[in-house]
Amino acid sequence: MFLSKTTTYAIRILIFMATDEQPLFSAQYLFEKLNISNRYLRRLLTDLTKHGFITSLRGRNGGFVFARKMDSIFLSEIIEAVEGFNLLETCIMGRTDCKLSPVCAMHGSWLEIRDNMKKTFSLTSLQDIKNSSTT
Amino acid sequence: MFLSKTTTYAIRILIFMATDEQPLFSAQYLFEKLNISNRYLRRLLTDLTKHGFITSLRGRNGGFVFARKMDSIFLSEIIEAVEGFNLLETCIMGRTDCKLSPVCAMHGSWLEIRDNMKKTFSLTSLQDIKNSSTT
DNA sequence: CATAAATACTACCTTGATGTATTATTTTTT
DNA sequence: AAAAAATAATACATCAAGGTAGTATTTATG
Repeated sequence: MFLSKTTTYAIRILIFMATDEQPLFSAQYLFEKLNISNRYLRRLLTDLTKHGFITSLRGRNGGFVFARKMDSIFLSEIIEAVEGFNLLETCIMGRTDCKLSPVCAMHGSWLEIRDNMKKTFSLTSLQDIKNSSTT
Repeated sequence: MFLSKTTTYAIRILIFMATDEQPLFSAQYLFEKLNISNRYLRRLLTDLTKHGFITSLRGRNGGFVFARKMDSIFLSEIIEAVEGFNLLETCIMGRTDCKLSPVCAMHGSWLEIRDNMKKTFSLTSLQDIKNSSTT
């Protein structure tokens, strides 16, 4: 898989929140809608809160809302926040130094692919996804 | 990481064998040249043998040689053999059914990237890599 | 034929990602 | 003030990928 399970969860949560019109999302509600294990989902929600994508409201009637405008949250940012390192900068062969040939002979062809991917992820915001899904 | 460690090992082994001119490669020799743990490397060599990329010669003075011409071995084949499933066909979100919006709202942009990647991997053979590295 | 040097097989160990359980904290409602 | 309903924090459990160890098998060489 190209993205870790956790990263795909994070993206799915935020995309769902972006497209489902609700003033507030409780963890319970998100659990019922998305197919992510309850406890793990809650932990991820806390993570996303710490990363500043959403804000948590504690206490009775609490839940989660977007902390920023959806058109300012790009897929690349979500991916990098959750993966914990700059995934889109890495060599496909997992090397930190890509100078060596033939060890990293894939480097040339990979660079093109990676830049293409990076461009797409950096230009696609949650708002864009919302727009294209409602159309 | 976009490819598993094991897959990058497999690719590195075969690229090394393609570029280093030797009539026969012993596991010991490959271990000294590549930076892959000894035992795991040997297991991978057996795997690559079973997948038909290389042939093993047992007994004293044994080792490994290519089982097929290098211009018939494409990166896509190596990746799919080692990953054990058709990685390049999968959805970036790890879903088997990508019909649902907004759950898989990334599908559109991903398709383009994936096809691009698939094309590159399907068109690049070990021979190509050898040619480009000696030039 | 015995030994050395190579690969093959099988089982176990380690580690990180994912998932679960328990308890603590916060806030609203009565 | 007490209870209810929400998130937060911490620790533990599970599983698969990656790595290690020991033994078996094969073949060349003296």
